[in-house]
Amino acid sequence: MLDIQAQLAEIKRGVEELLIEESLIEKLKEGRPLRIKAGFDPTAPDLHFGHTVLLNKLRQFQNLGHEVMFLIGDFTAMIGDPTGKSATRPPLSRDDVIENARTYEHQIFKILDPEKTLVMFNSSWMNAMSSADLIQLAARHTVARMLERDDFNKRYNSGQSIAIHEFLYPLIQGYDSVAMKADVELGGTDQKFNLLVGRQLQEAFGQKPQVVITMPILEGLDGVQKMSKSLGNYIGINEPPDEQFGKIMSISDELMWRYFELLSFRPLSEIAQLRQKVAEGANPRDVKFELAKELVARFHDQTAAEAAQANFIQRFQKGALPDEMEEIELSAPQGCMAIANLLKEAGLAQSTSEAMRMISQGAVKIDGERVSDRALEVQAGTARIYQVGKRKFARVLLKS
RNA sequence: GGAGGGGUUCCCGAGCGGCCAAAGGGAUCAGACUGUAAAUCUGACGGCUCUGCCUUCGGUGGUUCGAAUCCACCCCCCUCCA
Repeated sequence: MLDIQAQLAEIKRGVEELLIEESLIEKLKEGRPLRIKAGFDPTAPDLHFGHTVLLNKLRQFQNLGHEVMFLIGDFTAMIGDPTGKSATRPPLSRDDVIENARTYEHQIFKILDPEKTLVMFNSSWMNAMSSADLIQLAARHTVARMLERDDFNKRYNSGQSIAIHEFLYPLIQGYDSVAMKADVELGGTDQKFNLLVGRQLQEAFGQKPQVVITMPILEGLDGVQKMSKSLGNYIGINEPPDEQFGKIMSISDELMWRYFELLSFRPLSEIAQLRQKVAEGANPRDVKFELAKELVARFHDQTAAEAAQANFIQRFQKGALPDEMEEIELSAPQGCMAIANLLKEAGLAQSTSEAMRMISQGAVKIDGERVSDRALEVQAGTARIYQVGKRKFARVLLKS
């Protein structure tokens, strides 16, 4: 194990906030593997690059010899972390939870070391808690303190509703730290409040309060909102190389530096050099290529990354059609099908209305040729490549 | 329990009896330009058997030739008072 100062320096790299440094030093001095907690929602098992900011940090702790507790919040999922958007979620069945947990494991072990990772479920202690216990727990916190939470505060002041059960979420998340005897808890900056509740509750239950580490939230492809599945601005860690590569290339130049900072493993000095090169006139696209290759290689391999770049150049710089695309079979009992319906059936357009619009806007191509006739009938027995916009392709076989 | 304000298409937000599939902005999508970047310009943005038709404005029922707009009841949210 590294000496304490060296460990501390590693740990602090890239973090948004570390509370409280002295307390972490004290824990490190004890010389034992620390119990590192991070909680995840079991309802969204499709991990994306945003999650990896945190996972990378967990991995770092493992490299330093500590023990990671990967908590799946199957109980808290019934509440849903308050966002003001959605109400209570339907409870997941036991099978769903187990299934989702597997999906997690499949993904997180691309980054984490399975040997040093403990997967836990908060239902295992929360289901055992009685109503009386829950009330006792609730008695440890006050409404005024709860309203300090930024999100509650905003909603309260702007006249949006807050359901009482939403107050329970931070309490239970905090109690998880008690049940798990966490030494350190990691979360996104948006988790800060919840993580601090953990400290307070641990103290109330006679434990040493956990150290809180918040990681920056990664912006999504739009560069403004946080990366999230529901906003559709994410890059999934299970996506194919070409997809990942393309998505990384589509981010803005400005956002590219943010991704370098939070996702790249390159030394900070090297990133500074790249910045310098661009400032001196290098094409930012080429620097973006480097980023894309590094990240694709991490979730696939070097060969896949090289191939993704080659494909990218073929497709977008030379206008070639992608090598691989979805193959779809449709049947036309009448012997032919209207183009708008075909596009809808093939999933290239949401509705026939949209397909019609796309055609009038010149976005639709068949075998590379632009379609201008909205009433075009496609004959059965043909297999052609249909394209809508720049990125949606499918090879459709129309059977009679 | 009392008084008041409010629920409009993905979001914000106009409309307040016909000219409303509903202004404006945002988001999104497409075309042009490019580095599938940004910015910019143009257009689209409920559905369909698509130059026309059908279904939307919290819910139900009514008034009317005609309702997002008026009435009744109901549901939900917010503010103040208790």
